[in-house]
Amino acid sequence: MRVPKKERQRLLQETIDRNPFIKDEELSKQFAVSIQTIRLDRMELKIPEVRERIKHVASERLDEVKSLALSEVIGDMIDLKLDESAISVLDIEREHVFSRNEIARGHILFAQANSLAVALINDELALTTKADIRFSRQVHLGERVVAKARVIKLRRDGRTDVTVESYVGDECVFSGDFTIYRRGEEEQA
Amino acid sequence: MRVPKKERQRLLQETIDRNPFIKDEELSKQFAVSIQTIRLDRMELKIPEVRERIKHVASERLDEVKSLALSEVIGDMIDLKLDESAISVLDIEREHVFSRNEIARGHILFAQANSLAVALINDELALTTKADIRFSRQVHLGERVVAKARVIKLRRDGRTDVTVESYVGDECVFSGDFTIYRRGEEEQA
DNA sequence: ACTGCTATTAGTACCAGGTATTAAGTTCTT
DNA sequence: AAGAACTTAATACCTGGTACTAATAGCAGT
Repeated sequence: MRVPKKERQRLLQETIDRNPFIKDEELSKQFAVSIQTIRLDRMELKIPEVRERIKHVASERLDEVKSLALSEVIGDMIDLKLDESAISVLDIEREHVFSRNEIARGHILFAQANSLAVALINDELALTTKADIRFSRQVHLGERVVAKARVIKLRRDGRTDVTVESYVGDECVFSGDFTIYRRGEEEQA
Repeated sequence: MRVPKKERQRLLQETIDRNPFIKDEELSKQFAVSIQTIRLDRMELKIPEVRERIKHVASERLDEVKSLALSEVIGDMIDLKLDESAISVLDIEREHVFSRNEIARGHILFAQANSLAVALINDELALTTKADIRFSRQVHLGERVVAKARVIKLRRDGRTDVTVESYVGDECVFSGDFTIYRRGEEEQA
């Protein structure tokens, strides 16, 4: 055997993961085995044929566009009492971090908090006008951030004060005081 | 003729644009014409076969992932003097706005400003620790936001104060005072 | 009504990139 | 040397097409 089966299959998996568009024929050349062997390997590894793989990538992309448009909240909302409190969860993934050091970018944590604060407001139109925020600890790739938002004050002028605190485990990693405008057309978020 | 050719081709184009995964057979049923007619139509309209269409969607998606990972800065940096000042431009597109009212989400403007402030710092590791921000006017779909960042103070303790103001035309839409930490391992952004 | 033209449909051969199955080597091990 | 694991071969068949040829339908103009 040129290269042990297990090793070949490991590499095969990796190769296809990195390039889902590759055909059996090219794989067979790359690994210097017959095309049938490649197909047996794919079977054992439950890797579908190239067209299915491409289709999968493509449909993921369509989903992405939709979910991005739909998700008015960044992170998953797991609790919401309008005009009272809300909680969302965000798992920190590759696209959220600086590639150099795998630390989450500040605006990701801000985005989670901000969209949660906005979602909390029981109104057609809610926009952030002001925020004081503080990042109190680095958040790393793979960590789960739980953001908790709470309405502090409902003012008569249409503004609402919301405070958000985000935790990894029991450590506070982010806190912010937001002022949210509702229904108006003059201010911004 | 059930429906004039031109009209059918217009609808065909539209249908395929909306669902690139649709096969000739289903199209022929939908338009109540033979499969050959659909193929002639596709020819005339230069629409490739379903597999090519899917492949196209899929490869676009891969590009997307790459470009997202690469963009350490949200918006295009057009000027940068390290530890002094920087300017970036962001065109507000569909994915940046609330679908209901086409107003840019707050965290998009924050992201532009934050990543500009971080990029401005001449150091391996730069993280936001604190920010006071204000959204002074709504930004709408299609508008171009120019963010200008300026270093205010370089402290000896490793912190730097940066102020960012973002404009649409000559109107200020966002302003923020950021405190950026450099080189440390304790604080966050 | 016949001609001419476009539009539509049918039919056939062929292709890529597979699946599925059966059978025949090849190694490796013991 | 025998058995098991692994690899290759061969063949039939599938989907969703391309490419090409030919037949047919529908209608307009004269």
